[in-house]
This record gives sequence, structure tokens and C-alpha cells, in this order.
Amino acid sequence: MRGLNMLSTGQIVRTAPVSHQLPPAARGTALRAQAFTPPTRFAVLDSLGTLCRFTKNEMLFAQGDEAKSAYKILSGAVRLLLVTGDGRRQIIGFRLPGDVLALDCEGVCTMTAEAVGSVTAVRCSRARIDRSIAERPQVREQLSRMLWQEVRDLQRHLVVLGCQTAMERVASFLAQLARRSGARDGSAVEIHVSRKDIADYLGLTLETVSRTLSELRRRGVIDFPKSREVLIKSLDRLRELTADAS
Amino acid sequence: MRGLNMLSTGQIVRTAPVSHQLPPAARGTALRAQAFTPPTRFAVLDSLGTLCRFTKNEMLFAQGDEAKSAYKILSGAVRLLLVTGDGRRQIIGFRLPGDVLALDCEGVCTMTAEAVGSVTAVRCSRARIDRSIAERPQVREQLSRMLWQEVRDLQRHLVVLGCQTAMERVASFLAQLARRSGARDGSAVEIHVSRKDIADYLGLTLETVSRTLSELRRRGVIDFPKSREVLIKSLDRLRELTADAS
DNA sequence: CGCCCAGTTGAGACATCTCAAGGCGCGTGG
DNA sequence: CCACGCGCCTTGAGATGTCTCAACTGGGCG
Repeated sequence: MRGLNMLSTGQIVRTAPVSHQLPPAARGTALRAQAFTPPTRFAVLDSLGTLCRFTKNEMLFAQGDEAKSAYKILSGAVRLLLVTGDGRRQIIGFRLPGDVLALDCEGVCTMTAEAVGSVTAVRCSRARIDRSIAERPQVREQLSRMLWQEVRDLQRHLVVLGCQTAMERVASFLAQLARRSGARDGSAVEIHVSRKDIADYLGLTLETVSRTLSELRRRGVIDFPKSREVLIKSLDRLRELTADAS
Repeated sequence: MRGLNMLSTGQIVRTAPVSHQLPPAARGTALRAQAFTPPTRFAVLDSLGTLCRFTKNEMLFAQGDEAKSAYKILSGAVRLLLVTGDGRRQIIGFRLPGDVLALDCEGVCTMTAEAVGSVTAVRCSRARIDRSIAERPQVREQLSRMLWQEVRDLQRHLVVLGCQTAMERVASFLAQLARRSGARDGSAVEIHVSRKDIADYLGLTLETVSRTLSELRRRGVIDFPKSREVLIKSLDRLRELTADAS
């Protein structure tokens, strides 16, 4: 989770290859700088892929699909999730502009990816990527680094789900949001996802998330100037609540 | 989690390089075949490393340590865990003979590894492994496959911690144990870890794990002929309880 | 033989879930 | 421009699953 920008109102040229330049909607926001670090993560994708769009709640790919493409998000947000036999869903993570999807599996997609709102992305066939990987050692290096990062994120998430209270989970989520958007005390951070998504990410119910956010507002740690936006009033007090891994 | 064998009583030659042969203690058990599939996973390690031993609860490495070595387990079991600032611990997974450790991070260890009982392993410097990876594309391929597998396991674990009941969690754990040891109805499977470890793995308390296991025995799904051993009486009924991802 | 550690079991506390009602913002159509 | 409906969020009250604290048991090992 990181800055984010779901407006994507600027017109986008629908030709490939796509330039490294950020989409117009990504510029001119307070969160821009952090939202695209590193600015050209896994840059091969940009030059090999073609541009595509997804509408709200549209699936990019589903659990069990053949993994024939990878994606790099240009604008919007994507949720990654697993669904159990009886319909319970667990959100594994969110992906934001600059992030790469579907390079963390082999043959078959292990999870489902859905657009949270409107999404623009670069799509590229795995075959082309594999060729590029075979040719350039540094691309392999990038892939490994991405996978290490993902393992690390998943491990941290495991701690959240395995041994934190509702308050700690919500605080962790907000702290993550704040950190990735480079927020300070007084910064407003847009929340791109619904309460239900936050709940499914944190292993809680939507009501518990809502109550916990209200409690944080009552304590003066955060505020909600608008819906879908959080005002960080005290980052320190937020961090105190997270019970971070040492 | 997979078969397992913590006896490791056979004498082991303490010289390097180590042969691909399994330690004596690993032979002659009903669980052998499954416990070492594939038999020579990431075989480079065997030829490059030196043999080492660890005693019960000894740390192989800790969160924050410089990741200068990788390990391949020959006998015994290792638990991987993260500890929060206030001492809560979350077990990320267990590693058994044939499994490789510490290739899933960069620079600094993201987690702690502890010997559950006596452990013998091959240790090899990351530098040598990196060299081997640079030279042989197939080794790089193996590394990617290992990382994909780890990502997949972590994702599944996330579902367990995020949206399963105590009964489902315990059943998942047992089903995992049974599957990896190739158990059928009537098979006895050794449990190498304590109730506390199971609890920390499943995000429960030790008491809840104990109660749930007792409930499963009452229902006739499993039995405990000895402590630290589970008799699978009905694999089907166990699987019904797991609420697997679809 | 007896200690000690790991596991079991019980009873009450508590966090979170479930079910239900109400409110707010927003787009749509009159 | 307002009324309405709809989706999303908030809040309440009671149900419940898991945790906490505590006592007891059994097996292994000195």
C-alpha cells in the first residue's frame, strides 16, 4: 500500500510500447513522490507491454487461471485475494501504481486480482518477460528482489493476522498507508479501499474496522475530513499502537 | 511440514563436501519416501556446504542477523518465526529434512530460525551460492521456484490466520501434516512440535489447540496412541473440516 | 522414586462477531 | 432543484468463540 491516486482522469495514449512517463493523473499530488519509488521498477515491462484498462471490480485474473501475462499498474489500485470454498475471502495485499503483478507464481495464478476502482496497467506476456530474464542477469536480479520483498511483506502480514488485536491491526494498516504515502502529522491520506476490503485484509469484520477507526478518532489520533480520506493527527501515537516486529 | 524424523542418532561424517546420501536416521521409516521429495532439492548446496549440528532450541540465525549463510536440513526440524516488540511470537512455518533455509531474504535475515530438536544441516555461504547462481541458469531457476513455493505457502497460511476458526486451523495443520507424510486412514504421523509451537503457528493459544485436538479425538477423527504422535482415523472427515481455498 | 515439563481440563472474562437499525453522501430521475 | 433510492458507513445490543488463569494429570528422566 502506498500513496495512491484513483482519479486517472487524464487521457492516455493507447499505443504500445508505453513510455516510462507516469500517467497525467499521477502528477501534481502531494503523494506522488512516494507513490512511484522506485520510479521505474522492473522497467522491462514498460518497454515490452501494451496498455490496458479495467473498470471497478473487474478481474485482472483469477485463482487457477493460466498465468500467461504479468502487469504493471500505472494508475488505480488492485486487490489481491484468495477465496475459500465457502466464499470467505482473504485479501493478501493491495497493489498501487508502479507495482508489478503476477510474477510471483508459476504456470497457474495462485490468487485473484481485482480492480478496486478504474485501473490502467501495462500487460506483458510471461513468455516475453522470461526471454528478457534469460538475456539480462540484472532483470533476474530485480525479479528475485521483488520476490524477497513479497515474502517479507507476507511474513509481516502473518504477524498481524496471527497475533494482533483489532486496534493493532487497524493501526498497522494506517501506519503502512501513512508511511508509503510519506505522510506526516497533519497529512491527509486517501483511503482507496472500502471498509469491507480493509476488514478482509485484516481478518476482521467491517463493523469492527469501523468501530476501531471511530475509537481512533475519539482518541484524537486520526480524523476523517471526508469519507475515503484519513487525516493523520499524530503519527507517533499511531505507531505506538502497532506492536511492530522488533 | 512433512514426514519428519528427529531421531538423528546415526553417526555422521563431519567433513565437507557432504554426499547427497541421507543421514542414517532418515532411512527405514514409513515416512521416508515423502519426506525427501524432491530427493536433491537445490543440490548445489550439498556440494558447496559443510555439515553442522544444532541442539534443541538453538538458534540457526536470528531476525536482523546478516544473512551470510544458507542451510539445507538433513535431519530434525526447524521453526521459522517472527517476534514482536512485546514478545509475542508468530511461527511462519516449519522446515524439515530436504528443505532449504535463508535463501528468501537479502542482506539481513527477516526472521529467526530455531532447532525444534537436534538438527543436522549443511551450511553454505551466500557468496558461494550467488556465484553458483550466476554461473548456472538452472540454479537460478530452482531459486525462483523455491521462492514461488514459499509465496504460495505464505498466502495459504494467511487464509488460515485471516478467516478460519480454531477447528479449521487445527484441521488444516493436521491435514498438511498428513499430506506431506503421505498418510492414509490408519497411518500414525509423528508430531515434532509442541502444542505451544502449533498454537503460535496457528495464531491460537496452547489451551485452544489442546481442546480442539481433544474434540477431534472425541469425534473419532484422530487419536493419540502416544504423545507426539497422531493416528489419522479418517482423512476425509479431517479434510471436510479444513475449509480449503477453492 | 519422585521431580518436572508438557499437556489436559475447567470456569469465568473478554474481544470480536452477528444481527439489526439508522444516517449520510451521492447520483438519478422527476 | 428537490425527492428518492441505493450503497456504504456507523452505532447499538446481545451472542459466542477464544483467551486467561488455575488446578490437575501423566510420562519421561535423573
